[in-house]
Amino acid sequence: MVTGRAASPTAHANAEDPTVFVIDDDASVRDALSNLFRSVGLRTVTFGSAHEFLQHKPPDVPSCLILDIRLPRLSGLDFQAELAKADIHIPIIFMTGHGDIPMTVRAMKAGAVDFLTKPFRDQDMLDAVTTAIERDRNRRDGAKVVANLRAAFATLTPRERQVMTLVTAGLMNKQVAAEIGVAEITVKIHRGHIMRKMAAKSLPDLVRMAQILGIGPASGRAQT
Amino acid sequence: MVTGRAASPTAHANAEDPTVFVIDDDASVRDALSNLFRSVGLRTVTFGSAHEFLQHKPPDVPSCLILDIRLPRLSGLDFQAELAKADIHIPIIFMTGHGDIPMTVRAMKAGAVDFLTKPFRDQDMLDAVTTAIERDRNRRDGAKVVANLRAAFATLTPRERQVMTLVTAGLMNKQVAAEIGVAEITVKIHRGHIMRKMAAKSLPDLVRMAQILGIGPASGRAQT
DNA sequence: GTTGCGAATAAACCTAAGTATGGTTCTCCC
DNA sequence: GGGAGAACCATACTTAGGTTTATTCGCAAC
Repeated sequence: MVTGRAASPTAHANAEDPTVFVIDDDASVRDALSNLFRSVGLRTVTFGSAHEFLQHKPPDVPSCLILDIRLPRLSGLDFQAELAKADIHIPIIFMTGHGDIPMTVRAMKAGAVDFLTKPFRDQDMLDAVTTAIERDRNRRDGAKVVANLRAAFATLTPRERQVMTLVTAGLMNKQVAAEIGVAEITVKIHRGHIMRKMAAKSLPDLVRMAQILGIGPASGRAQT
Repeated sequence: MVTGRAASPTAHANAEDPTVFVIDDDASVRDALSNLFRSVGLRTVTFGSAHEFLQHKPPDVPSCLILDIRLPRLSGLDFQAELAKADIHIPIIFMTGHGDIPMTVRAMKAGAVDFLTKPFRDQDMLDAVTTAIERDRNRRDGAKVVANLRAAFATLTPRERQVMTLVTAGLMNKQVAAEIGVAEITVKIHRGHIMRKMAAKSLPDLVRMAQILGIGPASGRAQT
């Protein structure tokens, strides 16, 4: 079920609005949350089970997931672990009627945004959702930058990748040339190709790209 | 009270061994934890109150803090908040006999490593301590790098700082010169001074330092 | 009031980087 | 077997980067 802006006659469901996903087997809980989120203009999609959620193709917008710890077949915690394993990093807000502290710790350690005990105040839920959406927005922005860089990096030839690594590590052209056993002029040509393909405006720019791509000395400490 | 390696006749209390701090008003708890940690060779210092802990000058080694949620005067959570406010970032492991979920959530959101309910298994505590010490070690390593860079950066004159910012942003010497209204040769001189003072081996090296120092375009995105 | 330092500059000089233009040798693929 | 692209190299030229030596100015500390 979809509510929120998409349900209003004036708004489009364009992939711009943040979306809240709710999984709960209790229809009255789903409706109550839908109403709550709709009241603040948030697009909302509800599911009766984790399985249904997985069927659904997630839209490419900032979103979060609201999950009861006690789900029909799978526990909320196990579902959280499964999503992580499947490399799905949607921020999760847990709800529970009778949770305990170890559950809470496990959920929070695994990155949950919040863990609300029923009954909770509407405002607490809205605050958690705001935080979660914001977190997802940041994560998406970062992931997009990385994806674009990876795509550009993928267009480099093996030799160009090698040269980029050495150049961004701080070696001079002649050192790079000696390292890989070619003439300095060849390195210069590779370098030109690299700058064009990576769309780097300057060497510092390329260095920052390499940082983000995790190229070079292990984790990227300074003091090269 | 100090136990662990320092208490053994063969070891020095040199600032090398990780240290566990315990704050609990119950002496039997303190002793039990001391024994536990000593059994695995961890240096341990115990306190009866948060106040006592603050009196104590923390050694410069990876460490963590074990805290009962219910402290004599101050709640463990409030103490955690105070430490954060005082810019003390020691990882905290909470213990509690009768905590609740909101407390747990608050503690974990504030960065606690773990939140153990009494009675807990020794192994759970040891695992948490291992994680906490490791986390502190990483934090310290990172902080040290930043501190060194900041110290070097502080030796730069205002002009040099300005030039470093523009150069690491990717501007050519002539552009920097135009930007700040000096001759290109002057920029080159400043640049040389910068490289020496910062102990940068190459421009990419300097760029990475600037990244760590948070110099330049806001938070340091690529695509300059 | 002179000594020291930051800042700016100039001339001379050298090295590094970058860009053609032109050419060779592979290999892979159609 | 011919085209595409990768890798390589050379010559020639231009621009950018960097050091050394020396000079000037202002300001603050001694």
